[in-house]
Amino acid sequence: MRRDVFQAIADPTRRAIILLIAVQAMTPNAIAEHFDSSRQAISKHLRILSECQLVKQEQSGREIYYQLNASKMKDIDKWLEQFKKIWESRFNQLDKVLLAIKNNKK
Amino acid sequence: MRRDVFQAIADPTRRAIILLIAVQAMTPNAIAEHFDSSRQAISKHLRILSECQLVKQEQSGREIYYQLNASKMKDIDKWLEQFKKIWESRFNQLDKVLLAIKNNKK
DNA sequence: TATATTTGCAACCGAATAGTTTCATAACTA
DNA sequence: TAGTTATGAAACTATTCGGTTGCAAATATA
Repeated sequence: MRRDVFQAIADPTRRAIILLIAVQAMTPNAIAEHFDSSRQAISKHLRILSECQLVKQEQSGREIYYQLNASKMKDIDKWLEQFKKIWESRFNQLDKVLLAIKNNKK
Repeated sequence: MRRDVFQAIADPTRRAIILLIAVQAMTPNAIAEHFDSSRQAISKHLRILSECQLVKQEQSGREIYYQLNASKMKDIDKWLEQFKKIWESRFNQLDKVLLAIKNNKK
């Protein structure tokens, strides 16, 4: 059972849920009202999001409020950061080349 | 057949391929040497990455060099940007609350 | 206490996924 | 030209995924 952040955000419904609860913590029932699929389907999505720590739960009586775990979202950002570094270093190399050409022309 | 960037990066092998060719454009054979699975499996991954424009191809004789399409990677970054905005506005609201408390004390 | 509400979980189902093996095609090379 | 190499595509398979329905447990309410 693969269960990481990237697999979790692969599903469009789960991305919509994430966006929804990013604004405000919500109960499964309240979340399900925003979608066509059943409450149980949403519940399954919430379980997947919970398993990879993308959402946090807060119990209040029989209601459970789900809210986004912002710190886990940063994992995706960290992954993207790798590429930014690679591209920056590539640009730096390009800068050196351009500088070398410039100096040669002198 | 869902085929978007998020579905593409859900698979760990594909993420590894992306990282590999981010540094340097490579042929399918060269990429496959870095993995346990068959060349054909890698070829299928490359097709999926191509379909959502995450990679670009450059033919050179019978060899095809695959390289990362950096601009498409930004789609993921844009999605993350939404949340940064939400969190920032939340912090701003918190600032207002703190300011109100501060002013009340005066 | 009896009933309604909120939730999670298990069982099932059809579609998608990631892998394999096999084959066809195009381009090098001896 | 004959053989090798690089690649993609098709057919098949086991597993996973996203959805459903039905049920059980806990909490709220009449």
